[in-house]
Amino acid sequence: MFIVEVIPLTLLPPNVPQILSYFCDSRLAKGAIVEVTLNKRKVKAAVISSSSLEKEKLALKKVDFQIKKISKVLFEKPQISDYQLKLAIWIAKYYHAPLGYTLKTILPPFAFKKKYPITPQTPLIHNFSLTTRNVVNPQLWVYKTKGLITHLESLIKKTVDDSKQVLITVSEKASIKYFFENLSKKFDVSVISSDLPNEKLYDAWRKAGTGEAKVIIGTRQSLNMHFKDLGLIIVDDPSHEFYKSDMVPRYNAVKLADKVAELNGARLVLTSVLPSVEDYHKIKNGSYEFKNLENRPKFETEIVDMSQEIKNSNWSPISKKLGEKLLEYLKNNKKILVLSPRRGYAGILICGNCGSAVKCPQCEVAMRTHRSVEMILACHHCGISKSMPENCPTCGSHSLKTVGPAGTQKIYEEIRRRLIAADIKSPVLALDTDIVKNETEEEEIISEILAPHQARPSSVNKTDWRSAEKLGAGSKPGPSVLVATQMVFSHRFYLNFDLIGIANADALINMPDFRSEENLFYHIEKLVGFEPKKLLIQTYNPESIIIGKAARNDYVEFYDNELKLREALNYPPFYRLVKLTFRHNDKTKASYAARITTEKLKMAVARSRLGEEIKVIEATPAYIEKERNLYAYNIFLKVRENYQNINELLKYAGPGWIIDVEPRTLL
DNA sequence: AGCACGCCGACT
DNA sequence: GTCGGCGTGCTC
Repeated sequence: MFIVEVIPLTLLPPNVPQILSYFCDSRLAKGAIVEVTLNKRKVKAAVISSSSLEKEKLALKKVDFQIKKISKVLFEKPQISDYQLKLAIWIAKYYHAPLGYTLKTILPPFAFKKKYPITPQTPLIHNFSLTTRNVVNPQLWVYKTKGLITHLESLIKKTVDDSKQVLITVSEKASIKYFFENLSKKFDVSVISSDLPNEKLYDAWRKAGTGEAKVIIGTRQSLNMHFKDLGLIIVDDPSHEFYKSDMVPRYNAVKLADKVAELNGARLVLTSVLPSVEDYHKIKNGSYEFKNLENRPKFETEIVDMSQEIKNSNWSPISKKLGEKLLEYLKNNKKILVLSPRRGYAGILICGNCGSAVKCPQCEVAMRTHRSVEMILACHHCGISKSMPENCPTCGSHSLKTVGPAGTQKIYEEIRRRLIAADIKSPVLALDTDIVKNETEEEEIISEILAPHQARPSSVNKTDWRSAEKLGAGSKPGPSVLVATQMVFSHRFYLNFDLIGIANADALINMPDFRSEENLFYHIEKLVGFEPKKLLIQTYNPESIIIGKAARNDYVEFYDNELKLREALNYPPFYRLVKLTFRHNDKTKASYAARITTEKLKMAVARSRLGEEIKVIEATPAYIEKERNLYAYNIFLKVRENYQNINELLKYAGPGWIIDVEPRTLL
């Protein structure tokens, strides 16, 4: 008889051990897969070690649980590599996620299917060493236009010539196509994306393992493959929010890429439109090497004071200036983008009598007006909608009126109205989650923008939009106006706009989050990628220094200041944030749990004299206090950058607490 | 997270 | 009588 230690591939709460012992008739190899009974349910589990009963006899006497026998050996041959195990352990530890569930998550969807055997060609015991650090520091390359590929080609070629593999990690599926189309001419490229059928995915994994695949392009899941000899990882757009997983394990793929590079002894190159404040700090302290690939193209920037517009009785979301420029550019056959950060029609509904806003019945937010067949109210947090109320739900008065910035729908209508008045027939298109319900619809809109034809109002072009750009030189896309939310950035490699208007820059920076201002810089530099001739920024705060600096890409002084602030307030990159969230439909229960846990954490910190390393920030209601009838409370920990051991402390957050290490926002 | 157990309310 | 509500508790 033997004792095997296994990791059940299922979600176990963090307070129970993630490695369990079972009896087994034979010695099993590390990486073998078994079926075990876990509290009366049958689950798959990965073997990590076996030892003879004799050896463990003493230890077994002390345990207070009944060891069961494994119910089945599913795979005697290892199906999980040492390397995958190490990755899972790292992710689980760093992001305080349950190990078994983390391991399950990083395994490909075809794992353990008889149809897709792990063949001997796939190296299971990887020849890597934990002591191999990158020979060179990670590099951060800044690019401004669509010429990124040319800059990457020689780097990729050098790596491939050296018989090493290259992994290009992109933030979203839409970008894969661009990198594939441009690199597959020169290199043998294979693609990994979540919509690949198992058969293709299996083949791609296999080829990465054997080294047949030289250049691999994929979304963040491609970081979980094992490689024969990985020489280079390129991560495009590392500031993109999609890199941070919103599911357990809540890992950041850029951080994971750094780890994968380290384990494989590969170089890491990040390519971005702008370094983040945290990356800038790494550049300054020498841990990142910085390379500016191209200068920012020259274009005109203008800041438009929207409060002045109101003084001049222009209540429209389109300023006089933007209105004029729209018509002028269209007449000259140009393309226009109006970036509108908000969905919906015209803001929220406020009672003129009692001043209260019409709120969502299950969230603590004001509902926003939307135009479907008729005007309705919709909640942007839970998605429910209802008809416009006749009178105020609070005081019953009839004086409800809409206030607040216009959304995409209103701006869209307004622009259409203006074009009709000016007898311009160019198409006006909208791109947001209200319009686009699936990928096909999104592609149809993009194809319309790329179409070389003159006005074809509302007729939908069914051709694949890639064909539009293959129409060849001379057939330039016709004039059009696109009103879009941040969704338009998904197509940044394919679209160009001559004129860009930001409908309301304030909406981008008025979030109470420590990263919202740097996000304005980031968004503006992403707009630069559309290669505009003119950028119009509408704002109610024309004096804002941030908007001025962001418009000029004058980030050095802002970043230096920001870093001083972050250091003084114990924010990243000096302290790591850990967000602990508790939700409950009973507000008093939620706030009670929050208070108790804050106290426990504070006491634990004091007891172990970690006051300098870990700051516990009092529990407060989340920015959205109630969402889907659940009240949310947040506790933040600020952990000194080089202090690693937080898992002991986090045990004081009992069941029900959601833990997010290095959250994207404070909200 | 599952999945069982357990102890009370309204059904054929 | 028993079906089913979800509170509580455990996982080698």
